[in-house]
Amino acid sequence: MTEGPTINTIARRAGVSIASVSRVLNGLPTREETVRRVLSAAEELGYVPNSVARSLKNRRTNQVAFAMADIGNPVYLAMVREIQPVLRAAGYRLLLHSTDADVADELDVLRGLGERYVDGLIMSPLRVTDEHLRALAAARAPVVVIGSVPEETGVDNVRADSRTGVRLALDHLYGLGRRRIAFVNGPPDTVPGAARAAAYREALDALGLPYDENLVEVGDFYRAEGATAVRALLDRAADVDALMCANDLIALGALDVLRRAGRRVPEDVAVVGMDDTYLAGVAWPALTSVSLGSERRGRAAAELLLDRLENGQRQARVVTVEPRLAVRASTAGVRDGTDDVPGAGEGTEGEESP
Amino acid sequence: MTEGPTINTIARRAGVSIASVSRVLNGLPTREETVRRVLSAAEELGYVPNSVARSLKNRRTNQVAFAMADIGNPVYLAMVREIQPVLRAAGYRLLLHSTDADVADELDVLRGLGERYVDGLIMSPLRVTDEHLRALAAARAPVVVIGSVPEETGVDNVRADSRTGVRLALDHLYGLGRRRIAFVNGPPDTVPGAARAAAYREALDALGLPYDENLVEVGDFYRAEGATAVRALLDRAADVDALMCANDLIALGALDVLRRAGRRVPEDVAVVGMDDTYLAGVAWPALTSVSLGSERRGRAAAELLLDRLENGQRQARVVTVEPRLAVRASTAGVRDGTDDVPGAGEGTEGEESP
DNA sequence: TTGTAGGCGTTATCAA
DNA sequence: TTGATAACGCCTACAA
Repeated sequence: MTEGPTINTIARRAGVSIASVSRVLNGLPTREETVRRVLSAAEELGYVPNSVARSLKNRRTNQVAFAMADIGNPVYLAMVREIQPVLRAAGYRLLLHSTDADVADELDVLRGLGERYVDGLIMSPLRVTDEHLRALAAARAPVVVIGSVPEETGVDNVRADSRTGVRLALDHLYGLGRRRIAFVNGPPDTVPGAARAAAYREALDALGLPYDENLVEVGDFYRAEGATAVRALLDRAADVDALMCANDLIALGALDVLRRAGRRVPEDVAVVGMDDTYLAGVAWPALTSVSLGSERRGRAAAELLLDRLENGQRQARVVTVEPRLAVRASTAGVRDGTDDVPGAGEGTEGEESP
Repeated sequence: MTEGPTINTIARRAGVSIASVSRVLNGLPTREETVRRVLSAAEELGYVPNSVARSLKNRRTNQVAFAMADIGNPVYLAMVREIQPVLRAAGYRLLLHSTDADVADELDVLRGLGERYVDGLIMSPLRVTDEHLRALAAARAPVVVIGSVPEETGVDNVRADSRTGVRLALDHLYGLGRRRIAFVNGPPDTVPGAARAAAYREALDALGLPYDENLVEVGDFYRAEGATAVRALLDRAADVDALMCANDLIALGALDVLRRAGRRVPEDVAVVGMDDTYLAGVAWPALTSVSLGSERRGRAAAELLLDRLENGQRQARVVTVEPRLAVRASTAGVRDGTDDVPGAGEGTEGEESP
């Protein structure tokens, strides 16, 4: 019992060959009597098939990995929450890699695919280097990338549309009469950082607002860094009446600083976050935020990967998820703070329409 | 190349036997010349060892699973964040199971251990039934339970101390002059629910305060349910001056309701949460919360499991983590709301002292 | 319907 | 130092 029964143990006990055992266990046509004996032997022994042996034979592990920078980031968390049930329903286990956005780590994961410990990989790199592209091209298992990579890379790709997203936010702010709309970004050498910076300029253009570099500050995608950036911004441009933040964490930092500075939100300064994580509904005032569809992107990635795993080779696909604006108190003027609170209260985002 | 090189491919290419290849690859003493030939063949072929075959032979997968109710719950998230790096440093991959606190699912995970797809399991069940205990006793791989199980169960066990935790909170509130301290709990048939309910009574006793059942309300460990419970509580006992909430999510719901009801926090009603998740620093006013050491418990569990995996059989151990009270604006009267904000701003809790 | 035997990719033993 | 060879546990022709 210490060493666990195998089909051999069962075969001996039932007085049949291992082939018969395997057949019965896999539901292949077998004489009734044999079936009974095998099943009861298996039952008595508490037999459980060894998945490693099975994998070696099958050449599939029924495992999928998800690699992201940091599970502590609510955006990735939202993705995991969607990916997990989809995979699970299809009989796959989920393996987690937290890479701290370290390029070497990410490449290791990609190369590790050669070890065949998973059947496929979903990955969401913060930066995409040439090495990434090479490693992706050489990957030994199907990969789905969340975040934009060039079409030629030949991997399935799920994209956000920060361009439209920022546009939605700025239109909204403009509609509220705001004209001095600042932008607080994360590192511009990241994929989202670059995209959002460009999107901001474009949105200003579309609204006929001038680009004022005093209204732009770069920090990092975290609360403390967001706070620092906003502090600098307020010093430089005291007349800002709205802050477009490149993610929700930055926006939280902005709220901290504005509160200390005695600026009312949204009366004096409206604040918009991005990613629409569940932190938006915890902050006070609750944060208006651009949803880039983390949940939908996670689910789409899982579905793309599953499809590829079941149906093999086919053309690489690109899915782009529509952004949406979740308007809450930080821009709406309703100082209630509890609008749009997820029903479960646990960070669960509701289902979204297509 | 499609099918990936194996030691056989290398052996042919290098003109040696597979045994020599294996030896070289595992660093066993081999003639210099052979080493060179094998290594260069491996290099040219881009050889990566197949971990499944290796696992079959070794009887170890270098994988560990963590099973919890819901990765979306910040408490489990905090644990994952600590568990992952510990395992990773020891060369283990992390597999995630989200069971929705479903007993059948949890039992499945325990039985699934027989498939040998992981070397060990860390699990944090919300309820512990007799079936759990049986399944734990019969588990085919080492298990560490986060959450209390009876000593006799014979598994390594990492416990929180809600008793002391609640005591800390009530002492604090009492010290602030609060005498009508209500308690908002989650389901009392869960391990934490039961423990916290008992702890509340005990703490009142110790303070010489009467137990008033009008001051106790039961809901669930979520924000919306917490809100509902607090609403009922205010109706019944308008004179409460403090709320002890059984977790942070409930406390968030409490803040929502108090705000709507026009009660100032902490002036009119002080609020204490539990678990000290990073939501406590996002809420406004920032939430005083009892830390039950999710991070330390996660890390301890990972370390216990690793030790068992490396060193095999030994007596089952019980580790209890000391609670601590993180005082913030929801009780302290400093309406700044940004005290004790994690430096990284990303939910990272600082290192704690022993 | 059933059993024998070979193979999945590694590791490890035992002679040579 | 090296090479055959036998496992690890399962699946599956192929033969009986």
